Amino acid sequence: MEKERRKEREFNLRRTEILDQAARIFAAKGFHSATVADIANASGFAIGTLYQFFESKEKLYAAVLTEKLGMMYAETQKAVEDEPELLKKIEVLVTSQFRFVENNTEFCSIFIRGDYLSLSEGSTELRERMIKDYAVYVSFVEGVMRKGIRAGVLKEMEPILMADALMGIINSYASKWLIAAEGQSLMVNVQPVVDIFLGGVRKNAH
Amino acid sequence: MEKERRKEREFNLRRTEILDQAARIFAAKGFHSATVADIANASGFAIGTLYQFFESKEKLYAAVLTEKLGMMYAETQKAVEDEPELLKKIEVLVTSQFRFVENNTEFCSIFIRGDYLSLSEGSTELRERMIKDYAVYVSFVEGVMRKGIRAGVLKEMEPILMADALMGIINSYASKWLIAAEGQSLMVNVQPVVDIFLGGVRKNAH
Amino acid sequence: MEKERRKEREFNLRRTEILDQAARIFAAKGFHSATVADIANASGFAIGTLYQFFESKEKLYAAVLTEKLGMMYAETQKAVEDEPELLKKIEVLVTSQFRFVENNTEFCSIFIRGDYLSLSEGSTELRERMIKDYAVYVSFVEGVMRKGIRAGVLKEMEPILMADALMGIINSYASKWLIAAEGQSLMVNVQPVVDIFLGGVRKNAH
Amino acid sequence: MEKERRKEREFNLRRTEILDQAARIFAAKGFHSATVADIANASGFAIGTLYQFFESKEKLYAAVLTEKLGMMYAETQKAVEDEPELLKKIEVLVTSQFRFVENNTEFCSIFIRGDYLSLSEGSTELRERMIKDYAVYVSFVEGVMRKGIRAGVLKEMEPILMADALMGIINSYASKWLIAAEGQSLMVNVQPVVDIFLGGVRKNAH
DNA sequence: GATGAATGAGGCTTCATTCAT
DNA sequence: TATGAATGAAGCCTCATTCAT
Repeated sequence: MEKERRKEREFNLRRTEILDQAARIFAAKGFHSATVADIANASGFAIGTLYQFFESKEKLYAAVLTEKLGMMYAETQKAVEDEPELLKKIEVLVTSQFRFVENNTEFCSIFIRGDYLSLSEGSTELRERMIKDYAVYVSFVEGVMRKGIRAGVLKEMEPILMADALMGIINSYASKWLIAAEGQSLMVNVQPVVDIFLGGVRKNAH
Repeated sequence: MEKERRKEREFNLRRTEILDQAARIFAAKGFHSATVADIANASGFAIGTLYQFFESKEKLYAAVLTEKLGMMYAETQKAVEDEPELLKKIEVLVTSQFRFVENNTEFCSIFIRGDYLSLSEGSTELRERMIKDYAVYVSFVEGVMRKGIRAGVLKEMEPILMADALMGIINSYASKWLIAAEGQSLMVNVQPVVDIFLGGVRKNAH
Repeated sequence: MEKERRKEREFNLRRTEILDQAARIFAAKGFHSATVADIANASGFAIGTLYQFFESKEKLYAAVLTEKLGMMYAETQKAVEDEPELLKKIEVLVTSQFRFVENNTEFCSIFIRGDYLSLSEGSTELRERMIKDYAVYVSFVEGVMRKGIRAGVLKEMEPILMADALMGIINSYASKWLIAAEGQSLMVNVQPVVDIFLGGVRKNAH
Repeated sequence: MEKERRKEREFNLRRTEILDQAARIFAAKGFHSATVADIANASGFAIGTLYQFFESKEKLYAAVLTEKLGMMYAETQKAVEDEPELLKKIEVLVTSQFRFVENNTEFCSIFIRGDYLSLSEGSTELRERMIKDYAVYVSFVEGVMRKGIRAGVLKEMEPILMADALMGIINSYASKWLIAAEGQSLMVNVQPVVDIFLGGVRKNAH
């Protein structure tokens, strides 16, 4: 039915609006200090209405995190897969992740705040979920490394160690950029990241 | 007076006991979910007693963070300065930081939780303080890099970029170790970190 | 809208119910000993509900005092203005104030307790407000006296001194009545007050 | 023994010092906001020491009130009794009470605050005591009036009504003076009080 | 006798969630 | 379906009193 489809579309629009505003508020105040009333207010709905979209404040928070994060993982994964050349894949990965951070400053600030784990004891659910999602993503990166090793362009070394190192460098640069919030684009850091990760910092003796 | 000195020693003992237990509880539950009663209970003091040592729950939290973190910074800095050889300094830095993490698992988990910033609006104080302390530490690392460049053992490159990359790799490995908490010592990762950081992951063509 | 008006009416009903019960509790126990839970209980609302009507215990207390007191001032002022004859005005004033005391025994007991000033340091607000309201009222009484002087029915004397004296006598009788709480109506004291105030207690020599 | 007498003298000195400081603090902050620590601090003794002089905060408060108030009652009574002339007795009474207020501003402010009754429910003791003391004092004043009536210098009227009126006027002037705290001496009000009380405010027709 | 650190009951207030309209 | 007033559990903190030194 036409009507049904419209309904669903509207439902999703509202849901997304709530998610966006929630991300903004959570980023600004942190999970505990942000109140459901704040979010209801910001998104223009009544408190009760929020509860028709999300079971609880915690579930809403979980949705904010996992859905947006999932987008980033998906985007990056797609971009990397679309790049045929192995070494270039790494550059694409860095670029894609930095772009996401630049386009989602507020959302990413949540991770700087990082209170995504100080939830009620019972709710290890989100914690587990995020750790698992991250693990899945890292093993994708690990796969990229493994292919590089097999192809002989990367050193013989545990690929997971490579993946973790790369993620660490990326996170470090992104965090610094989010905290400092200077005018310069995060993108200027793509080349340094790739250079250090691939070539290291030691000067080669001749 | 003799008496006074004993008093002060006891005072510090109690204070430390509270700090330790608080670190444990905060690590386990996060700032907001941990209650003052929890901490009082764990440390064996009455609630009111905590308030003779720390003005508020927030100040206690701040003390937990800044004091222990300061120790880590100091320890690492000392170890690095004691090492004369430039390239070895980097290895010592990694080793020292990993050792601290291994010896302070609970405390370091706080950073995995990372809710050290979602405090009451007014209390940007702790936030600023920690960011500054971290910045000071990073610029120490930056200094090490700069010397390496001048000595011709490290590439010509912004030393701050090197420092951030190294910190990122260290954090990444430490976080994974804290989350996974497998039996293996974090120390087995020292060599990989140094190898990747110094030599990169790309296989050198001959 | 009809609905809105009903809502507002209900809101005011609830608010008044809370104010009344709060007056009762505050009068019985004093500001500090009365607990918010007491008042919630007495008024049949949940604790949280009180906070939808009044920001804080202190504001509730302030509302109890200023709103009822305002009513008394207004009532008395109106009654006095409606009386044309100057000397009679004084009798009307005494009658009106005594009537209010009789009809609001519990509320007035608050002033016998009189802890309306021992609030948190910052809250000089209520203190100032009440002193000012009282001052305004006294200057109204002063105005009555001034007219009496101009009309030649009262002695040549600072009218403010007269007003203060009259208020003092009234308060004294009202307080005694509130403390003793005998069966006799406070109204039997109207004539003595007027007699003493107008004629004094000295026997005239001939 | 000499030693014992000195001890007792010292004890009383300390006790008085505490009472004085307590009066100051209670006057400034009110019973509930004043802490035992405040008083200990102000009087230069340790908290524990206060409890060797007074059983509890409440008893200390009671002592502050009843002892000083008793002094005022006694002083005034003495002064009035020393005055032979009946009508002059009234003037002496007003003068004496005003003098006490002027010399004990801080103490008297307690009554302006007036939270001497919002104590724990059980402690009706102080309340009763003060009401009784006041009643005793008023009946002394009543006695003066009665004598005046018998001697034919005061009108035929319930002497208690006269006494209450006089006390009311005195309190009213004293309160206003305490609140306003202008530079002018309270003594300038003696004559007006006496004039109004004895002669009333109505202009005598000839 | 003097001290003051330790105690812990109890107060005010917040805010996620429900449910009658 | 949308609303938002009502709810009440639970948290942080204060402060009178005790008691070991």
